[in-house]
Amino acid sequence: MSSVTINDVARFAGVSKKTVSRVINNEINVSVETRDKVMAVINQLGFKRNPLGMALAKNRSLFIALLADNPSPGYLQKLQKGILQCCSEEHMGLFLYDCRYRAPGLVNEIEEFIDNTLADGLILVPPLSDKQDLLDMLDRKKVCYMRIGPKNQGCGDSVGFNGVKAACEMTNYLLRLRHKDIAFVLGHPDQESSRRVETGFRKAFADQGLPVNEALIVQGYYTYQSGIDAAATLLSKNPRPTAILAANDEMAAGVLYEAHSRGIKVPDELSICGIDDISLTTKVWPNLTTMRQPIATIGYRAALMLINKLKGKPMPEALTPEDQSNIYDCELVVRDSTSAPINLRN
Amino acid sequence: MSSVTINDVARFAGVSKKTVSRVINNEINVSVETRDKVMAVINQLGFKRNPLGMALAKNRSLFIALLADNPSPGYLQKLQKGILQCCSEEHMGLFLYDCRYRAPGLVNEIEEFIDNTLADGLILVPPLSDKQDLLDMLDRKKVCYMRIGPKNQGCGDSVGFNGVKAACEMTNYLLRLRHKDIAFVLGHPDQESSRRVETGFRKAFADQGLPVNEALIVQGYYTYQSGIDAAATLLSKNPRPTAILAANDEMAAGVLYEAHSRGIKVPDELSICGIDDISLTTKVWPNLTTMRQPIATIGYRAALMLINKLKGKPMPEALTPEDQSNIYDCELVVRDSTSAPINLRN
DNA sequence: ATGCAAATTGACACCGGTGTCAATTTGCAT
DNA sequence: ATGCAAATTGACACCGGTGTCAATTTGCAT
Repeated sequence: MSSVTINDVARFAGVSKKTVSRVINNEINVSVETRDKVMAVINQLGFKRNPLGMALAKNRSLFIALLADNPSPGYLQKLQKGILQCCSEEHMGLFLYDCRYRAPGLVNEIEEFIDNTLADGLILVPPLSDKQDLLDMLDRKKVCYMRIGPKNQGCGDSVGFNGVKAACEMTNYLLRLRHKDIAFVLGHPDQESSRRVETGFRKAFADQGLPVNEALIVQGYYTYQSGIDAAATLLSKNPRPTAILAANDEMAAGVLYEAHSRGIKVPDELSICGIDDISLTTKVWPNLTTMRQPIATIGYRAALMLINKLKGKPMPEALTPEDQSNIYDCELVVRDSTSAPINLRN
Repeated sequence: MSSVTINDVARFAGVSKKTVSRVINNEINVSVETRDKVMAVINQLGFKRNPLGMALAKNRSLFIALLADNPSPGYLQKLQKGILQCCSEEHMGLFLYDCRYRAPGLVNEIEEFIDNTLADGLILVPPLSDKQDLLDMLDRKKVCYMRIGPKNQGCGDSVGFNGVKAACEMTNYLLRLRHKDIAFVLGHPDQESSRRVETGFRKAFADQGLPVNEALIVQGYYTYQSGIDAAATLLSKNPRPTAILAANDEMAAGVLYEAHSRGIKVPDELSICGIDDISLTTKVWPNLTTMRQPIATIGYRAALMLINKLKGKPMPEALTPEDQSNIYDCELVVRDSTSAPINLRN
């Protein structure tokens, strides 16, 4: 590499390396003349701090990692995009680690990963966000983490979306279209978001004083295949639901596929919608109606909070209520997979 | 962290730290008794080598990074999966860096990324694989890289698939189904794979002594939207092609969407197929026929070659011709989007 | 000019490893 | 037993930074 070190700068500037260290760390107690002189040499020589040297001396790498095992690749892709955007702006590298939530030795595996990379900040994606033995290990190792969508959202160490509100609004939209037999495909039982979304679904009915048809609530696991399976169950029923709301888009796409397979016309005979707004929603035909979650923003926010925490910098003042609470709202995006039931159209 | 260092091991074992260093690096010239004694202490104390200390001393981090800007998210996802699998087995971390191929300051950006992370190995995904100014910068910085699908594949610093053969086989399949008006959607002109695939398409016709209808070859850019645009052009023609082969699945999905929009029945009125076998192919309806590229295997292979190169380890002996040449063959996967032209069915 | 506290600076050790080279030990031929 | 080359081991410096603490300089009141 033949790169410029702090010693080179010190020699050229005629000061000690410690003084250079003070300048590059923006410490107080450096005279203006010294600072200017050192800065000039730094620019002239093109000096850049070696992150490894710093990491070793401070015993903090400032590296962060994304730990992911999520059943929706489109969700992960958007989240990753937001995180990377932030890392790029903050001049941080992002390690990636793929894991299988159900793997027996997962916590040990992750501990080994941390030892190998010395990452001292982690972003946890559901269902890892609520894995207690993992969190215990991280606390023990004093590894910072920021969680996406955990149990108690908005406690300062997590970022999420308002699932209750999102599902409630989506259900209201279907009710306004005059659907009555509305089915719901649950998310993974280990993910808290699934519970929030279910709550929102039920709330919409309760708000209207309508009963929920429990037979139309089926278990899903946030995966595409589980959407297909859930749809197979629901679409065999008699009478068939006229609308199916899935707890995420990945499952909604599965529902759509199953409807196609059975020759059921969407949206004429069946309305389908999901939550998230992943890219898949506009790649299937017809395009899926969904509640848009600001996934990239959430990823960006999580990364920013984590990085600031590691660097010991305070977060900039929140400009919006969402940035204040770190719980983001969704937005209804109506596409082509939903309409009024065909027999009720004007 | 309060972790165990090489000094602790040295003290407990009653040897110098240099001797411990020799043991953990498996150097020769350590007596069996000393090695056993040190190993015992290492296991007893749970010592793990600190990668930062090593990186600083050796001036090599052994960190690797994936640089990606690919128009097909499904492709990238599978590639990433293979790379991560290898990194996990080799106990390496993987940095991720998202870039925009067309960004003006890209090379500087990437140089800064490398300075920030000290990655000393990179995996380059098309279209970065053939970006000469990038390669020059990496050579100058002495950063190793492994390229996916570059211009001259199989030169030991790259891994790819046999695009000529893949496209030729797929075209032969369509010809065997007795399609005559077969359209082709080209890939991005900056990606070498696009040229290889076009060559294969033409070769299939030439092998049968058939002429290629140049009007049915349209430019695409490997993106979903470019598939839609290409299909819009092709499906406006009179007579319409009865089959469309896209240079990747992402575009094939776009073609399918456009066919749906126009009420064209697939595969009855139009056969559609792609290349890659990304997960999207089984999420659209009907499922897309494709040439399966062993994407994850290619990613795994690229990572393994890069890591071995960095560690100075020789590659294990190649067991298959594909591992020998680092050019992998595709496999035809017939699904529901292709059939004989409806007027020629038995 | 003098004294003194505050501001500035640098010497030195350290973070956890590896490289160089000299010192010590071993093993074998004589 | 002795000599000598080869094998083994350790002292020391170094990779590129930061922390501690003492030394020096500065600025101000007297």
